[in-house]
Amino acid sequence: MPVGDKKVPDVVIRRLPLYLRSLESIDPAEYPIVSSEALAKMVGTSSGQVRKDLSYFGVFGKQGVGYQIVLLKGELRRILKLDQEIRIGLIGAGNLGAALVRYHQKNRVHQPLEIVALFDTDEKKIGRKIADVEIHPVECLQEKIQELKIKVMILTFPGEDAQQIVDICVENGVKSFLSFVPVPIKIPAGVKVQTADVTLELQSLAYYT
Amino acid sequence: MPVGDKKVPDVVIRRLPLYLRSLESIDPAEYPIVSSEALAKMVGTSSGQVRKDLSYFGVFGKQGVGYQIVLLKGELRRILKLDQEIRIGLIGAGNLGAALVRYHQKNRVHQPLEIVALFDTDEKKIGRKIADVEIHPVECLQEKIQELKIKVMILTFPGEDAQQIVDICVENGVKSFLSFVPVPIKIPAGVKVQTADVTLELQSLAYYT
DNA sequence: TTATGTGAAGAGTTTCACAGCA
DNA sequence: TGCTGTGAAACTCTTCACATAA
Repeated sequence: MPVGDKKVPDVVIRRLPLYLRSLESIDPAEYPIVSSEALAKMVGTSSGQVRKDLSYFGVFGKQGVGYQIVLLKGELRRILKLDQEIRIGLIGAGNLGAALVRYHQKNRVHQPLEIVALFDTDEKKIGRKIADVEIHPVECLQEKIQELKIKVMILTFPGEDAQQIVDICVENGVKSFLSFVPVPIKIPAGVKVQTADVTLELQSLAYYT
Repeated sequence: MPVGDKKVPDVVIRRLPLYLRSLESIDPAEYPIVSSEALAKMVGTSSGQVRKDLSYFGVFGKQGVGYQIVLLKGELRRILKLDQEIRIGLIGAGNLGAALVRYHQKNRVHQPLEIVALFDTDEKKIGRKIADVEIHPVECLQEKIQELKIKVMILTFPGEDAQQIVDICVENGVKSFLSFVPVPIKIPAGVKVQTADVTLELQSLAYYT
């Protein structure tokens, strides 16, 4: 929803949830207004960057005053599409997958991001539930994505056939991926992959040792 | 180890493990040489970027020929400090922490990155082992970091006291962090934090829905 | 002839500083 | 006067294209 159609950089999008989280930690009854300076301090950036980031989407503050917290939270949720149910799937109900589901369900609070289906190839796991979410066979991927209107997919399987599985997801309407899979993935324009490969992260952290 | 002291961008460092992984998937007996073009295809980037990235660290290829795979792998491991044991600790042996330990131990193969100690505040967990790694009380953080020469710390605890715990780590020689903790962390110059906050990732992915 | 290494151009992102409104 | 919104400057990173070496 960028104002004036200029493309919003990914880095900016990735900072918005940070702003939102900080705003949510303030009691608006006590402090109804926040300045870009104060918000910047909370997330660890500069006031200029906060203002520039927000300016991609419109004018939300009052000059000489600041931002009304309730209003700004609403705008951020709208921009991030967190004002509607977003249904998430997860492929690979192993250790990592199961932990992520439990973690997310516990920390979800009143977030509209809901994990609605898990998928696995292991027959023994089919039909079981993790944190109340059922495990389906990957053969049902297409059917379940459409039925449940899954738009975001978390990938936590070992990695073979990754491309083939991603292709099925994309064809059926999945728009973004959070991938823990240790292989590069090709996606068409308009689809987003966020890589979170723990092995790669640790290897690059070794450099700073 | 940048040639000529020019600072190497973080983005470059984060691509090096990707190059290394691709090189490791080639049998050097069959294909002893690789071109920047071929390597770029494997990791999904451009040949120019591969050459530019490598040029930060020295001259590893032969003009008109390409890169000797065995040699380049060695150089990348040396640059990333993966030619020596790197000891890793993990604070927060909950669902996510346990899953990461098991995941890492399983995928470790012959990597020199080893998780050597887990820490938790829950008394019931102290002394238990996950994937053969013992859980210690957080009170022993200082002692164990020094004793085991831990240089990288994975943070998978709920988040209160995060800053205090990180400070102890830094004071005792930890140089980099992989943080799954949903609070911003302040660190002095020379220390690196890589954030991997699943909730934030999912929230920003909602935008691309 | 081939494919690297690298300055220089281009694109993208952050910082700066100030006009303008409450 | 105080703090936002925003062009312009500064900086960073990527792409390009070509001299150069095998």
